[in-house]
Amino acid sequence: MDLIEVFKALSNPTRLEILRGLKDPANNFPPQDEGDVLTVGVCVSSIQEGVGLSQSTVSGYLATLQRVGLVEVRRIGQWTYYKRNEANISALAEAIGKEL
Amino acid sequence: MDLIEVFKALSNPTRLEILRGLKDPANNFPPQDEGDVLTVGVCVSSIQEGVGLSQSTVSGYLATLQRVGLVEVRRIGQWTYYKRNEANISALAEAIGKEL
DNA sequence: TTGACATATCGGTAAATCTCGATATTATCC
DNA sequence: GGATAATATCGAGATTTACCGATATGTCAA
Repeated sequence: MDLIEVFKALSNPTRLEILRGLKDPANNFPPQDEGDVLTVGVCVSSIQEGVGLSQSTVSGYLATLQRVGLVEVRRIGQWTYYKRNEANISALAEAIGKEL
Repeated sequence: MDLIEVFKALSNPTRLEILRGLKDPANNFPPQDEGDVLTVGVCVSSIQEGVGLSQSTVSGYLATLQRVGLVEVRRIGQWTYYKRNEANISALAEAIGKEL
């Protein structure tokens, strides 16, 4: 895990807000029609509505979070669901505690 | 502690290198004439020599690290010594483990 | 007080990031 | 196949960051 790239990803307020929001997706994002928000994740349009930026910006932010391993993606039909990658996030917290 | 500002500070390779280097200053920076590197810290010119960037850049980076609380400063005579603020760094690691 | 040294600050240029609207892609439904 | 919906990608303009050299500030010593 590239610490520098992770820190870059986390140093944007909206990306940090998204990652934190995904901790309790049902309460932090508008409900979506299909798919359980906890097991499958939250779709891009729900996240977009939650943070209030343009669709392209939010899509890009999610791609960034996924590239560095903080979230995982699952495409179902026309929807793309994002949820936290808890394993990697725990590993990161531990790495920061040790390597920093 | 402003997480966003801390992440910004940490997302520069040189600043991260400095912070990590200060974990074992005697081995990571050239020796300096006065002041014990462990208790009092490392002076700017030693750090500059260690990382190989210009004096103004390194001075600015150290100011950034101090502004967000990752290092502490002590001026003695004409020298400014920097060392890690271990209390804040531990607090940060814990905050990341919980709040992230 | 003058000179030498350590550090800080300032002004500038190049590169990266933020964010948007427009457009491309992919999947669904009739 | 064509319309529609969800998402991704592609420029582009504005802002921020990365550095540098030059200069200012503070400290010591002769």
